Amino acid sequence: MGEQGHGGARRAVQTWESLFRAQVTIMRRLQSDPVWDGVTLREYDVLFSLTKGPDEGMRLRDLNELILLSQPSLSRMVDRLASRGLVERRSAPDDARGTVVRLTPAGARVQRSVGRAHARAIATYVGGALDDDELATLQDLLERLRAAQASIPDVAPPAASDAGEDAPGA
Amino acid sequence: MGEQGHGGARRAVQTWESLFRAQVTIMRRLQSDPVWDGVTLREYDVLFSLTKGPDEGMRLRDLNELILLSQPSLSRMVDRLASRGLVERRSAPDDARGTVVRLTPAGARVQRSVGRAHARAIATYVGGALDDDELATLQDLLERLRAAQASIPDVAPPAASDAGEDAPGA
DNA sequence: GTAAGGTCGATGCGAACGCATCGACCGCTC
DNA sequence: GAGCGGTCGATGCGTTCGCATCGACCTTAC
Repeated sequence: MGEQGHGGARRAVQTWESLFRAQVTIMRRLQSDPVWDGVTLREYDVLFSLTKGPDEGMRLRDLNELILLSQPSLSRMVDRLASRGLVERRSAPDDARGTVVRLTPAGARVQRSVGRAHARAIATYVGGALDDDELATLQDLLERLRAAQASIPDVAPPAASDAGEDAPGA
Repeated sequence: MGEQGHGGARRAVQTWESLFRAQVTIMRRLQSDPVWDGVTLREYDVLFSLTKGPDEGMRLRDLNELILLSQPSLSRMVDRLASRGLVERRSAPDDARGTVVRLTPAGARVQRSVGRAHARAIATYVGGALDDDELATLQDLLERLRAAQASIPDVAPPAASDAGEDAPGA
């Protein structure tokens, strides 16, 4: 009753459930790691994301897309990180509204330190579960799953006018 | 320098990062779905988990393992759900300490309603990204990743004596 | 230029979170 | 069966979250 797109709906839901549960299970183990003394997992996520960006820093807006946190929450978290000396805020050179966040040397040091221990835990929990080929396959599929999101429109049309329910759009 | 277990550490870390990012990206889209009027995604997770258990209900302790939430937070969330009439708390028949939580008919109805819309969104975002074979492969790998956690010991030994860094253990 | 609409990030506020702790209860030992 | 360590779930408390909103600024149209 109603397969759509490529995959059947049922299989897609089951796969998402597996993805979600796997994430929960491993995340829970990672959180119990004593590494998080002094830095929350979400805070680490911010520090880590900053290392992936250019050295000049990142706009708050761009950083926010990488992190599962509302804009106000991220704003305040950056506040806290800045007051601890782990990041630096500056106003964007080309946009007076914008704020650029950058890791301080201390922040980079903390990120590396925590990241090392974090990586060790991941290697154990993820690397200990699947062999190298399987990891490569898994990573590839996840990467494509994520990349495909850019070309999939929202299920809920932003401005659904009462008429025209059947416009195929693009 | 230092491959361990099956997979290389590097690949494991990259795979986890992909898993995490994919989860963030899709979760963010799911959260923007208007379905969540009246029920939080975390609340839905509780309701959904209850449908997966026996009809008599589940112990709070067991429920807590399925959900990424601290024990006190789950306790209070169940309070709120109960005060809204979506779940029922009763004391466990064989353990006077324990509490059994069960869906009420109203709670089951809400779960089904939200679940339907939720499933539609997932079918779009996940089913629209990969074909059926790929989904099956992905699900299998994730399932095994999760299942393997039961037999992988914690990285941080509970009582790490200074000596004995190289005990291979099980 | 100036007005209108959109974007960026900060802030007030109530709700929800996690940590630490507690009382109640189970299971075990002696 | 009394005592003792461990488990279960509730509660006090400070912190952080998301929602709604705001001021500042950019952009486009006229």
